Amino acid sequence: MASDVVEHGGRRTVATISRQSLHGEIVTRLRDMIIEGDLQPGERIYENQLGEELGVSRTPLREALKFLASEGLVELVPSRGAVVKRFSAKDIEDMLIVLRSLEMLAGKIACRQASDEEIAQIRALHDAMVRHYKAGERLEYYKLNQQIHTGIVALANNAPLAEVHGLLQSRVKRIRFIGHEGAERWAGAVAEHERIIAALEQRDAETLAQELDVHLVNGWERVKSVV
Amino acid sequence: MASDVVEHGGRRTVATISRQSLHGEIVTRLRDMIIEGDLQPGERIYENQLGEELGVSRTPLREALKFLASEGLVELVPSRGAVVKRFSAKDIEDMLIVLRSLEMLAGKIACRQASDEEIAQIRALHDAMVRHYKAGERLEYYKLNQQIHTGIVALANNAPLAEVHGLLQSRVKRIRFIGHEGAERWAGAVAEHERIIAALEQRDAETLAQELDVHLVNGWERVKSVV
DNA sequence: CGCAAGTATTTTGTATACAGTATTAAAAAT
DNA sequence: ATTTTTAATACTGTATACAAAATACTTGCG
Repeated sequence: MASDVVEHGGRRTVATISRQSLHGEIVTRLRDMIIEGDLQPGERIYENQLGEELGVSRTPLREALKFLASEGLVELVPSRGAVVKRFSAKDIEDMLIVLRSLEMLAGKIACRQASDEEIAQIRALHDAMVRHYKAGERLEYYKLNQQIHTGIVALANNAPLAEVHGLLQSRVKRIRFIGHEGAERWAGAVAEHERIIAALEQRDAETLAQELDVHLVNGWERVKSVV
Repeated sequence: MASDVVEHGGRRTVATISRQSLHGEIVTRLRDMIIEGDLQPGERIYENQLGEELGVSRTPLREALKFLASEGLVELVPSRGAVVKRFSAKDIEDMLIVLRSLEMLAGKIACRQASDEEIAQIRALHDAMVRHYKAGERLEYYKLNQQIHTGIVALANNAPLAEVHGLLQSRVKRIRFIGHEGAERWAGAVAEHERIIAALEQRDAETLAQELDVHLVNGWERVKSVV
């Protein structure tokens, strides 16, 4: 991946291939920092400091913060700037309730209109996930887990649905990220996933919805201790 | 979206008169302009021009645009600025599918845990709406209609649910705004509302969900001609 | 008259500067 | 010693300035 070095505004910056604007890159960067715990909930964001850290001026950084505020990852307090949003246990539970509903909806639609090939792709993700599970590779397992859920939602071919799902998922990501490390309840989750995929393959909408239901209820149980 | 009550060092303080920051005001202003058709879908936004029109400099305007971009009302094209997002018929239909699902979820929860008083407030809104309907006051009717739907969602006492619902609702607002003017199918909508409120008062979750279901499916029928 | 190339102008993207507001520290008073 | 007042500092909010990219325009040529 070749990256050009360009002179801009007196500051040497490395431009990536993607022509994304600077504030766009900062958005994804900050999102990652929040999810990975680099920026902790409740922590106040000092624009000067963070900007210097990232090597950008305040203007694009502020724009990125506005974007993240709308996403709900950051809170904007008037005259006092941005604070990384802290979610209460109820918040998380409420988000999971909505996520559950959205995934059930997506699942039902998917049973109707997903192609066999698309379903096979989900199956492939699942099988890969199981392999990582057996190998004890937590991070890979976690990532594929997310991908499967996102993938099922994508099967519904409903952009706003996927978007809203992604929005909420990004908020609980951090919690799930911590949560999946502690508890040794993968086995149950994997079994649930197996049943979910099976229902999807048989295009059994009702069963799929129900399996997703229990999976996400259990998901809250698995995670509730860490919030 | 800033709340009046902010958490500060453990003490709960009530913020003084919402002296919203400038970009915050611009956000709401632009949102209104988009909904009211002042800024039309597909229209490119020239920062200088619009800024001058609003009497603000480009900096807070740009911040507002980033915020709206995250909301999905505006699209950010790299190196070419912001464009008012244009939604396809499928987009709108997809949004209504999600809105329907969300409202049904909210309705079910509301039947369980809303207080009698809260339900009475929804009833009051409904009665007021019917009065405006009979008086032929379309704008007032329209506004109360929205309030009722938002109100039912609020009964679920689930902030993320309300937020996500509001997000999608704001996107279809423009369409509904146009849609309700043309068609003379209020009568059906009002009758559906009546049944919705009745089911809510009886805390009959299943019936309520079903009534919301048909109401929103019909809503799409009422509106689909104008997209 | 049409078209292409090059130039001018507009517009966005980013940085910097300055003003206003909150926060902290220090000093004064009770 | 504790509280109040006041000054210093730091940070945010907004405006302006400048560079890069895109768009519009003009001119030269066929």
